[in-house]
Amino acid sequence: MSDDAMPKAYEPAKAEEKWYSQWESRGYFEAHADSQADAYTIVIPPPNVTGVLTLGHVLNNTLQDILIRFEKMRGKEICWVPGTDHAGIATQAKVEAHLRETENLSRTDLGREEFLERVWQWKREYGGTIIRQLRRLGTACDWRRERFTLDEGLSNAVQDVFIRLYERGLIYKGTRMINWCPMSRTALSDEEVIYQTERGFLWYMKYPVVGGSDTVSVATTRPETMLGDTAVAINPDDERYQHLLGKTIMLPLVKREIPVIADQFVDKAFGTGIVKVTPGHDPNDYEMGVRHDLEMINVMNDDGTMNENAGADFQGMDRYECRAAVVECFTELGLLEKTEVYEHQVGFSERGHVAVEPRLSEQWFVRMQPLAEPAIKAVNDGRIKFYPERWIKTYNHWMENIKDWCISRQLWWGHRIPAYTCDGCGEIAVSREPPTVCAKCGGAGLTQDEDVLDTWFSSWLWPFSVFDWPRENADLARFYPTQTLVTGPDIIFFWVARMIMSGIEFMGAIPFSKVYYTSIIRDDQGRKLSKSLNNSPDPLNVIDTYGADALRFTVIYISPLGQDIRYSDKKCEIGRNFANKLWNAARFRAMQGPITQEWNSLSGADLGRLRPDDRWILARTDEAVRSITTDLDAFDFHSYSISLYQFIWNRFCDWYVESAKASFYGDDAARKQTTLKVFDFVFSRILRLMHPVMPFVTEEIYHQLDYVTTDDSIMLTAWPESFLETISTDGLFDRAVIDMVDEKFGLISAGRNLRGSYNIPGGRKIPYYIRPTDAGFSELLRADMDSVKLLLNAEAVTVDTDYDPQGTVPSAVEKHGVIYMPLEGVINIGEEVKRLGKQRDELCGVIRGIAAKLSNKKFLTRAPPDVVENERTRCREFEEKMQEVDALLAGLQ
RNA sequence: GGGCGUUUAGUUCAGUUGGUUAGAACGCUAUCUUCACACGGUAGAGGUCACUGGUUCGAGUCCAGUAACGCCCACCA
Repeated sequence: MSDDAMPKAYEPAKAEEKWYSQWESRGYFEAHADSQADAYTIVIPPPNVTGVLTLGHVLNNTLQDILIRFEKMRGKEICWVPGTDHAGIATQAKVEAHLRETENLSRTDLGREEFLERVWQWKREYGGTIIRQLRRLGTACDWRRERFTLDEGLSNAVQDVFIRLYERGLIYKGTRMINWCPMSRTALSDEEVIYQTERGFLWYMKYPVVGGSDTVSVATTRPETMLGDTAVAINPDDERYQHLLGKTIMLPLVKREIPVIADQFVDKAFGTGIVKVTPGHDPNDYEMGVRHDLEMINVMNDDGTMNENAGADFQGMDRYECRAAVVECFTELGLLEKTEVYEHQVGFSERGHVAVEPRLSEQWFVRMQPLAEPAIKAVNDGRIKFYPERWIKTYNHWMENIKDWCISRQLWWGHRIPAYTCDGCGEIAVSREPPTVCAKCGGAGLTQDEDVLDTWFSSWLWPFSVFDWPRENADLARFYPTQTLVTGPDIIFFWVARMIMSGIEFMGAIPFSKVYYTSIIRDDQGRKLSKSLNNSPDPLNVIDTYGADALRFTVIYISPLGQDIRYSDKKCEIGRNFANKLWNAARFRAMQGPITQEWNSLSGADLGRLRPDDRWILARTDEAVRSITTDLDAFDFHSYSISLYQFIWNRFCDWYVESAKASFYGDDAARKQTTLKVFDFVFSRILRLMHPVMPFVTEEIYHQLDYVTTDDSIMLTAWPESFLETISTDGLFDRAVIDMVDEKFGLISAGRNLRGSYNIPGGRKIPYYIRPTDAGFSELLRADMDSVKLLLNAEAVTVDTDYDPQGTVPSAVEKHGVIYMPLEGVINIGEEVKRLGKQRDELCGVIRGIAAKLSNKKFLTRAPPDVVENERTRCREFEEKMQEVDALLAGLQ
């Protein structure tokens, strides 16, 4: 391939488009149940069907893609199932808003069927967005398997599960105090309520006691609910108020006579110690109402306005408007005792963004406790592992205090509840097909429940519903249970915990064995990403600007383990620059000619020609292979990316590539061939290690360098394995030699530092002398002499164990030797004293520290012998170095 | 009111079971367009590891407490 086939800078756009379509069209993402390989399955956390790709998705899906590609290269039959969620409330709200804006219509104007048709239309039009965007990111999803939670198959699963649970007595219908969203006009589960601290008021209102002129004072944050009060309560042990027991109160404004009751719930110390009781609008009051058989009055409509029970003066008002009106009335009547500023927690609807209203209504519930017990066990006995582990506590806390799950929603967009009520006798029948006659009374009229199910009631079946459960089939048998789940810790309750419960309940097996919880992405000031702050970057723009690989690498690289991520677009330069660095290493390789025969193996003849630098890079590559594999197995993605970055940039490019130039530019053809072979052997492995996180650029380079034929793909190559032991057993890669090469590089850096200290331009070729202090090092230097010369940009490098500079010469001391820069007329005694003096100070400090240890009898007796021995060795080495420095200092005149 | 997390260089973060001179990236300084790469090279400056006490021969690392910031859960009106 010619030089001009590879531009100077990597251009992501073309490569991304080309390779993604090839991967997909060649079926590399497809999972086949009849394959012999072990299955590795991930089901995508289905994004909202109307959603667009966010950075959160980028992180989440990059992590999954890394695992999928890694496991594919390890020979697994990968199966990554993509799909979307119908997101009941969110989607319905979006379409309703759209209808209002464009046609000034409400959903009731259209009617159920017509409205649903509009939502499906909306879904067809906008629903594909996030799926298209995921492809730009490079995700290796099996798109043939794409699922939607309202698909026929998944709907069957939902229906089936509802019926099974109903028949087992785990689903029931009941009137309870639930969270009501007045915006969406539906019930919510406890998890869909978000508590926020609000600065409100505590109003002290006086209620007249019947039969006299006394009043009692009650404190409330919600005066409007007083219209529904049906009692006033005190603590039974409160001596201050015993005289009130048996009396009644005349409720102002509504003129209702209500009793005074005694209940343990009342806190004597809070407020006045007397509580107004509104069983229809407060969960605690409801409990009290049940205990004392109080009347429950609902004073509000489903949209948060006051109804006829609130009285003519207030009916039709919004709840907040009414609050102000009630306060005003009390003020006018002289019944408002005082107002205090009060900070408290108010529950808001997750989707509706308005305060939820506790509301008494008839809903469907799932009895969760029986389902929770085996699920708690599965996590706590380690069959399901959490990464990071600490989320187990959160999981346990919720599971051990689990409440029944309110699953009915007063929406239209979702799975209709398969329950039918007899018009005649009211008997409820739950069945897949509408019953023709009532089983109890034989009546013919049955009406289906109007409600739909909570979105999560389909999501919790996702790991098996995507494989067409309950229909038995090969895919289900092969790909369930899945292996890994990658998701955010914010949906542990909504989704993770419930999937574990449903998997055990319906499949008899846990749905996944490992759960990796991703970090939360914030902006670079640590704020949450949000539309209103306008700090939410568009990943597609980032991909256009920097490339998909750059974005993928960057989010992984900047993700601290289990902590929040601080992101800014500019940080994608890290990934872009890294891809470019890799690209240019490849470009450099391409310039040296085509790949050699059998580039992917090293034979005996090659081994005989290896120079120390070759052995060094091979040993370091082997290390990288092992540590990177360990990182990925442990889900330590941050360490994975750091290892890649440092290995490729600081070891391979900075040292090996530069060293190899001596061979490439030299005239020893056999040696050049060996260097090329080592280069290809190492570089091809680097590319494979990197492929999971940067799939496009690695594929492009793999082809540019002909590491695969044009029909093949890096995706189909094997994950690198440790190779050192299989190619050599004769001490060629002994630790001591490899470490000594690092020290050689240290000496070269010291030599370059000398050049800098004397402002010798990097381009000027100058002589260096090296006086090694041991024979092994001397030999090592000579073996790679031409590369040492190149790396120092030296005119000549003379290795001489007896070197004695005539007069004073700039010099530096390293572990195995001293490097000199004998330049005519270039010596600055002050500069030398300063530099060597600084080194001397550092050595002094270290030696002092070691000496202190070694003179400590307790250290000698109590520390392990190998630690003591190690300290002795270090002490000797530093003292030798010190002597060299001292000798040089003494020579300075 | 409970629980969890964080605190290491100007900034963002590494630092595995306690044991080399606490690392990296970005930023900064100097220098270099030498034929892979200025999305680059080379060299350099920069840290009493939040605080207090304890365990230990030895603590950034373990324990206890304090402070600041952040998150989650919880029915005191």
